[in-house]
Amino acid sequence: MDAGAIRRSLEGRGLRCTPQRYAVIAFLLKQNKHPTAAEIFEAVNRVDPRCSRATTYNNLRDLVQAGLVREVAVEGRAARFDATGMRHHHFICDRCGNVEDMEWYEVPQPASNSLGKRIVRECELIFRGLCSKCAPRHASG
Amino acid sequence: MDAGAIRRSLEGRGLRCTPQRYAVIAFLLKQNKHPTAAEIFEAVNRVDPRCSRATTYNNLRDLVQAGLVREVAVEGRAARFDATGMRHHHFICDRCGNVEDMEWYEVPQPASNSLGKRIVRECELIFRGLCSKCAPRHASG
DNA sequence: TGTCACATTAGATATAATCTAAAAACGTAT
DNA sequence: ATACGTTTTTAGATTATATCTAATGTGACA
Repeated sequence: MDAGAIRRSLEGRGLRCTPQRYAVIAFLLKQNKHPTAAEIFEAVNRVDPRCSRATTYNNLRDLVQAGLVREVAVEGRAARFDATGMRHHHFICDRCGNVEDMEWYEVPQPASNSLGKRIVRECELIFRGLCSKCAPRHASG
Repeated sequence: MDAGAIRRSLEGRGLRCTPQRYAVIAFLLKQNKHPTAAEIFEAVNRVDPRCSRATTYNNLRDLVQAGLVREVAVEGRAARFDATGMRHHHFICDRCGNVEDMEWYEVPQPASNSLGKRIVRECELIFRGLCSKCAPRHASG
């Protein structure tokens, strides 16, 4: 995704392409792991000190609302953010909390629409275990 | 699940059946929705003021570690806890953050074990949308 | 260039959860 | 029953994460 495409996808959703906002999403698009807000702030702010903590959080919120970024909550840890365009599932490491992508595949919907009055968006599949960094540290695998 | 069964399942995992610990898991077992730690603390503490905040959190941590309770992280909100014995999936309301159970059904594993060095436990399916309380408030459904 | 809505900022604040060190409760051996 | 070591609990401080506030800046466009 080049600069023009990023600009267009922001403006197509009513978001101005400010330097700060651009920096946040461009940084996210470069990642293959999914950083926390604090990590994003640190990285973006190091390159361009104009981007404050509040702006980082504001922009992440806006980008999530606009559907350009996915937020992944992790128990007892900071949320992770993910700007990957392609559909995918997620893997969360029990030990370090890192979130990684898993290849996407179709998941059957619930049989009876026991959902009743609810409006359901899409379902996510979350795998759990130990990532390649953490697995070796465990004695018995 | 009666008191004896609770006691046995605690002690079977090396956890003493203290009044506080018992109160936490017994309260959770009664719920059909999944309360936050703060809600659990409030409810348990109201009945028995001996149970402090730290104890509630400690016990929730221990119960999760022992596999008797599931923790569900929700973006931007407090985690929810779930002591249901039966397998199930989860539904999270985008608006109020409430977590509800969805009927369980088998989900296919990823085709290629692209997991590589990772050790995978089990996968969870999370549905999103608006719960029956929140859905009506939305104009266009 | 003036205007106005959108964005950004630093720092304060809120919320969620954990830590600390001391005291209490429990199980066991005596 | 009593003493002892371990587990558990406690109140309050502390950390971690995220949001809020009110002032300031920015850019598109008339």
